[in-house]
Amino acid sequence: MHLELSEQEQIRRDALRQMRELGIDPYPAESFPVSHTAQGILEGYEKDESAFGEVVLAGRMMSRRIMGAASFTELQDSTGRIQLYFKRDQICPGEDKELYNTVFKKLLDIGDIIGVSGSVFRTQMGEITLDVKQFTVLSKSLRPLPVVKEKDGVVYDAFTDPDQRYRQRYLDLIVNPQVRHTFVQRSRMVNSMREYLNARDYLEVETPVLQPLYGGAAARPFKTYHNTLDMTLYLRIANELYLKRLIVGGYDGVYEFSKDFRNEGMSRFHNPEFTQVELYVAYRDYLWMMDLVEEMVEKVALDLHGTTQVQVGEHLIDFRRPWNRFTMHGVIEHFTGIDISGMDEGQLRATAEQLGVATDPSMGKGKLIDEIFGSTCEGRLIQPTFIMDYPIEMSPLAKKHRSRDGLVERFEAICNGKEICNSFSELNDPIDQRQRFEDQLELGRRGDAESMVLDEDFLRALEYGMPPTAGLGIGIDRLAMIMTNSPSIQDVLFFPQMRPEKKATLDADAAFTELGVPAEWVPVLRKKGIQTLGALREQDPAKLMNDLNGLRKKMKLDIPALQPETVNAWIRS
RNA sequence: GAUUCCGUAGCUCAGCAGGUAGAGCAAUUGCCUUUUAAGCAAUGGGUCCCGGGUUCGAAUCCCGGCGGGAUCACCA
Repeated sequence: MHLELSEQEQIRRDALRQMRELGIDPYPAESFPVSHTAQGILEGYEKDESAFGEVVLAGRMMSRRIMGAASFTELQDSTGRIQLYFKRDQICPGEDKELYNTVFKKLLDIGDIIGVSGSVFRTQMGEITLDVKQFTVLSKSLRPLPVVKEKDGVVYDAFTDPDQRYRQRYLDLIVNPQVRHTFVQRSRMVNSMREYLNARDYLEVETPVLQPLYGGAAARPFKTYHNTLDMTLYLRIANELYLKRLIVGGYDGVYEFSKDFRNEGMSRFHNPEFTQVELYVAYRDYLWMMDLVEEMVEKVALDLHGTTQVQVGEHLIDFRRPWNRFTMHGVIEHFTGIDISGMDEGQLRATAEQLGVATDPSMGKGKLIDEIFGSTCEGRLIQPTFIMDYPIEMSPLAKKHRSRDGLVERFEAICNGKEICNSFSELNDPIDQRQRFEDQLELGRRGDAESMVLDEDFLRALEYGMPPTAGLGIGIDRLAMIMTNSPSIQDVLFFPQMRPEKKATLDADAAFTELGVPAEWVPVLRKKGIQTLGALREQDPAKLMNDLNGLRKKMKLDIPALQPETVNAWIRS
């Protein structure tokens, strides 16, 4: 007896046992090859009613309506749902009606996975339905599913609790078909980009996740430890410095879809691990890369939606080329009417304060401009827009601007008020690069925990000579949010990071029996909520005996009632 | 990390001038041979997140904790 299980779970375990007693294996080993899919039948039958003879389908039973000797259920496979018609005399042609009356009606439950074969027809109500001749149990479900119903596009009793949806994504995927679709779209998006890059003969590569030094971005890392090497390793925060070594090595174009890890706060835009694609192309600059980004993202929109227009929240976003382009100074002037070019740090600080942007004394020129941009422009850029020419202080890996002092050749694409990519003409002057790293070290000494560390081997590589190179990073999760109209990053990650579920501590049954608790009373104690010896010792003996005997009666247990001295003995021992 | 809201049956939710819990679906039982979120009827099912406090009495009020959402901060 599993007294800690809910009534519905106990009923399902009983059904499992009864199946086995009837000689039915609830978890058979053999393959069950299907001939069709739900969607294939629905679409094919609509076009040609004679298209199907016998078909074989498999999937999860999602609803059931029994009307005596006939029943309707819905079968859900990876493509969708189709109605099944079970008729007793068809399932059981002979005298023995057990397969229908007992196995189908009593031992199967919503959530069970079954295989069926039969022919396709249309009911009087006009619904394309499989007339089932045979069915096979493929997997018995022991937990009740959330039951979600839908009619005419209106969903009833939806399974919506974000906590449960993210922790038990499998349930979310079973009952919320739009969630399955979102992740299919995400996968298609990555394939679309990979196709685009492969068509240009760029090489997909892999670089280390475990790194002795972390670099390529401004972020705090996760730290781990290798036993044999007896050394600290970091989980990568970016793969930039490794990919540029490969450009030094002579490849003309390399890219990597990489999981990166940043030990920062979490929000609906941030997960501790996230995916980026980084691309480096030799003999190109950031202006060339801007064209590539436009073309690739436009292709993604077309591949996913068949159009360049994508509905995102309340906005209809159009990825059709060309996108708007602004310089950082230009866009600030566009939205505030203030021309900041040529301002020194003091003037920038005054401008920031005038615009209501919070500042603090540690902010230099670059940071101040970034703050002004962030609070006055970024959120207002809904349609895809390039912002180019960033302050040098914020960009230690980007090449100095070919014509404008104090700036670097860098752009970001902003869409729906958020950055979706970051790119520069890569800095390949090793002496300048060393100086920039040293400036970062200085920032670190001033208390900036996220400043970059100096990577000597990377500098050594640059000293051998890296061709002029354009580099790009696109946040896959962020782009997936936009392309699938998802308001939170958790909606485009199968398993977003969550706090662990709180596990109730409990002592083993044996611990209770050693104390003298009869085995048949242990489940009753658990039912009472007493899961540990400590909890037992805190009980008042008289009240406990009373409660347990009450439960004995309620649970209709055929065991002798407890006596006071027995309960006293447990608690005192 | 800060602010704020939320945590009641397997699911979605109601209950909160404080009087030991309700609905729909799901489940069980019976009837019913083509239904359209739900055929009909009956029945069972709850440590009201956890721990304290106030009170004769707490799902309800107060405090603390845990978990989650939203906004902000950091960051991509």
